[in-house]
Amino acid sequence: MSERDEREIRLGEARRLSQLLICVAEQAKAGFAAAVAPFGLPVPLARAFLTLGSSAPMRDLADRLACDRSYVTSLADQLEERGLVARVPGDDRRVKLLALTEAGEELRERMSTALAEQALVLRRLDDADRAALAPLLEKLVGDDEAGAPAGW
Amino acid sequence: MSERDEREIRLGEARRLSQLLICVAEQAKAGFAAAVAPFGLPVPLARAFLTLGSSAPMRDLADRLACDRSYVTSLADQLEERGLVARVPGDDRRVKLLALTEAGEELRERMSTALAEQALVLRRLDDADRAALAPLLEKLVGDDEAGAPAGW
DNA sequence: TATTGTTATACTCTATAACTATA
DNA sequence: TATAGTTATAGAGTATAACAATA
Repeated sequence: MSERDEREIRLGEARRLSQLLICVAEQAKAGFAAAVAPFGLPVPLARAFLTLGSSAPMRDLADRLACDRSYVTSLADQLEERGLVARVPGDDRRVKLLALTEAGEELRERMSTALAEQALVLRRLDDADRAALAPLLEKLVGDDEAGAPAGW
Repeated sequence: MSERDEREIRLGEARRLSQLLICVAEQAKAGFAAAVAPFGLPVPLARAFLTLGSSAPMRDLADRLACDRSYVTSLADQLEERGLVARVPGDDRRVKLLALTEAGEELRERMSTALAEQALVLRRLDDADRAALAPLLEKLVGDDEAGAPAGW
């Protein structure tokens, strides 16, 4: 088999694996949406809510979500309307922290559990599979940057 | 260790794995966007373009993309403007097929290769890793439905 | 009557630019 | 001068509803 053929085959397999990965990702996304829907939060709001630890400067949230500060303002407005977070003044008086309210903490606990329970990795894989998967995913994410351990 | 603790640990691990998976998915998405950008197609257009085999009824494309028929009309308009696909009448006279033009075929070939070459699974994993990953991803996608092997 | 594609319209998500208040 | 958050506005991506042609 020629070098060229080998390269072709390798590329073809990469394609197939990539597609599988995307497929899994889409199912995971759908799973997230489904798990979160009963709690009445639209997906982006839920993501922000869960990414926010129990308290963080708005700026930090923008970094973790990789979005603009102005969008965080809008997310914060919506979360505040729902009584899930409160803006509390920071040490530096330019800064505002977003802090979970009591209701927020409680909801986070419930959502977090619901999410884990329906996780694809739990429903489709056994212990051995999960043990094998973890290091592969770690290699895939690399040690680039972010890794944004998200709070949930 | 109590049953309850074991359950907690298991859920915690599921959470961690799920987050890793999402992380990988986001990087894969970013990789797709980056690989596709030089060809001048916005991401959703590229996705549609690649999902379309070399020819398919618009309705089928809507199914594969899991989107509304009206959106396919808009995607088809844009791809047609760029000379990448043509609407050809189907057998059933209600149906229109989207078929790649010659330019479309040529572009698809190049994009498809570019995509495979930059794939995360190729850049970060060795042969053994990829061999281990494939069956795990297959389990994860399950045999539900779609699986939509996407044409690229 | 049910289905295909189209049109017009509207909604969601998110960014950009300009602004205010601190630092 | 630079940074945090806000406001107003705009754009991309996508859906809904009503419609014409065909089955």
